[in-house]
Amino acid sequence: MATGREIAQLCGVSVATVSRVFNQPGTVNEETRERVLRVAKELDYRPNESARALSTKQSTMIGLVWDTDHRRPGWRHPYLQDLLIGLKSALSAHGYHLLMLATSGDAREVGASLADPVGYVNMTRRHHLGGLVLIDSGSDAKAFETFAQSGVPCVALDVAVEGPRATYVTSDNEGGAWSAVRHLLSLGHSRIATITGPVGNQPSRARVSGYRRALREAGVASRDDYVVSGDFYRASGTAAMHRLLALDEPPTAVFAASDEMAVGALLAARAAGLQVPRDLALVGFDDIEVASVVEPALTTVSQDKPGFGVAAAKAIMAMITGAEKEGPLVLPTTLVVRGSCGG
Amino acid sequence: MATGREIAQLCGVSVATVSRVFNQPGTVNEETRERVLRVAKELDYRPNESARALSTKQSTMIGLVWDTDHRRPGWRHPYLQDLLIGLKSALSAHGYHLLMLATSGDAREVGASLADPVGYVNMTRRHHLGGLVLIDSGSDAKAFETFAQSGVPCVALDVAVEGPRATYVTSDNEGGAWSAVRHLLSLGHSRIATITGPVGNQPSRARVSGYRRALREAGVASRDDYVVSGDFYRASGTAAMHRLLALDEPPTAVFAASDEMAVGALLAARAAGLQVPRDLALVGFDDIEVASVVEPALTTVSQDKPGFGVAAAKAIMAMITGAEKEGPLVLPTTLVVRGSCGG
DNA sequence: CGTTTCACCGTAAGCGGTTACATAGACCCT
DNA sequence: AGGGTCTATGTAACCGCTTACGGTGAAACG
Repeated sequence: MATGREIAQLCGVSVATVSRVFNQPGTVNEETRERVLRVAKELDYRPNESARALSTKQSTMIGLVWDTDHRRPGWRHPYLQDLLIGLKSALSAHGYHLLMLATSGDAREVGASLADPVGYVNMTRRHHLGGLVLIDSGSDAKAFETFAQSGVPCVALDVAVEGPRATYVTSDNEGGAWSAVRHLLSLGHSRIATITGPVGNQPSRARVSGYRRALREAGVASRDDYVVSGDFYRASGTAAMHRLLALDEPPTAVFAASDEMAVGALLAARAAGLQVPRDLALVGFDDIEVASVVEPALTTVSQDKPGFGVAAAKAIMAMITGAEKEGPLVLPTTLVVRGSCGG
Repeated sequence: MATGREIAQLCGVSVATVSRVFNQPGTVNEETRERVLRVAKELDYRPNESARALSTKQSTMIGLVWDTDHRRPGWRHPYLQDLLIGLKSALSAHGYHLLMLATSGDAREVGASLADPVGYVNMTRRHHLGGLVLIDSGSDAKAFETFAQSGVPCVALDVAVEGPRATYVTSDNEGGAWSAVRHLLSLGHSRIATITGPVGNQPSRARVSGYRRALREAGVASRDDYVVSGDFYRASGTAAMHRLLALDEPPTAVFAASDEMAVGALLAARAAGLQVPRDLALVGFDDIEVASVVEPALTTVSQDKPGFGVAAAKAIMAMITGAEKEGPLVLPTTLVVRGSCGG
């Protein structure tokens, strides 16, 4: 790798001029600029990122805090890959890279996790990261506050945090749930139950709200026994479904707050001798891949998966470059009608 | 963030001593060492990574080359998430982070992709990365050679590259396929077809070999019309199945080289009025999530998904720290018997 | 007791950039 | 002609850390 000094020597200028050519063009004479540029291209010059970061206190990396939760080893993000694709490509449009942070390795901070976000904030400073993208690990929402307060620009996914330099992006969970339940109502159902996500989870709560609002607007009374909680995992969907089927007046339709749980519910219904959608209508949420494979294919609420990453990248870049902070971003959802509701 | 100099002043020593405490303990007096350590802990000192990297020409990051192929936007890695989990946690055990490289953003290297790995190698040097992990993008296997020749320590996943500082990790694709076909043979099938992956793909070829060997060992003649090629995607599985069913003597069992294609084949068989496994036995490969959800659940060859990441991390770390290069790592596969083969 | 050895530590020179400040012409003005 | 601007560039300090080199004093040696 050629250094700035080499270029300077070959061009008969000082290193300062070389640096200026790249950082403050316009302040350097047209002719010498071209000369420097030409030599730089010949030598395939690339400024050393470590040196640049050290000097400017700004690297071209943003950190990804993705806690692969030890307490819940089976936890899989519903669409991590699409999210990463969106995030990566949007960031690279700005010349930024994504650094997947891991604190656990450093002996001095063993045990650091989302429960101790300080480690991540330290990493941010050590590497001069431009900011942090926080992926909801499903638990520790309170830990996110620490990030928000740290002064580090950060954008959380699916967790509502606010701070001077913190914002978040989430789907329109309330609206998505609403449209799902609307769909069920429009098909003539009135005994509509829901299987919720974890109680502490914000998207989960929003989905319950949407469920409730749709019912209320339709003049259908809410029944507490029709709201049974799960944890987004498939098994909890199965368990919840069993509980619902054991009711005196079982629901004729179920809105599950995740596709995984919907699949679980589907299996439970099938095991109970019910046929979907004839005996039970089912709607999920997420539009993960299995949704389209299962039989019958799942009607579900689809999120803009790559859009998540893109929005996060945009929000981060806005905080880094501009002084203006973006407000929370809420991505629209769309109802994907497949076979699991009949009609 | 406290700097080394501050610590030095508070301790009444020079910055060199502070540095030595962390990098060459043993060369510094017990008492002063403890003093430095204590002050460092009080100030929550963390060495600046940029400065350290600049000085040592070694960062604590390794790069991830994951080309989200533009030509095949729908391509999804069969188990990216598990792979990342394994990779990340194994790397962090060594204090390393994962940098997701993106060259496309840099205006000077627009169009850089796997077809032009030079951009990635440059990134490696600019950031003083310890090495590169290459995820098979499904195409450009030849581009991997460039990486291998670059002198940068790198480990490829599922692509056999060799070089002075390059190695790879892959599953025992041949053996996995062999065991899948063995399973079908043991159930009494003899008309066993296979739906292969892309012809240029190495795991795909290995799976075909395993298929052929199992047949040969059982004394069953190979039939060319029983080997139909797909591209790992679901649709190609459907298309391939249609072709197989149109044969004069259709197979009674099919080994698909990917679960996605197996699902596609399943749909095609179902559409043709066949019942699986009664009329057709089906085995897949990968053991992705849908495999267990589909009806009947798919018998498939399971890969050690997190093990992939762990092995890659181990290989990279071995190249960075030791002089010794690891040989190629071949991870064992296991046959997961579910419902799609009957028996 | 003079000299070597050794453990310990400070000095200073990098690493490769960025940038405040100084300088040197060129140009324009009165 | 002298003074003021403006442009283009060089000088040098600095970012924070690592490390080769040299120096110091005490212990060990002859």
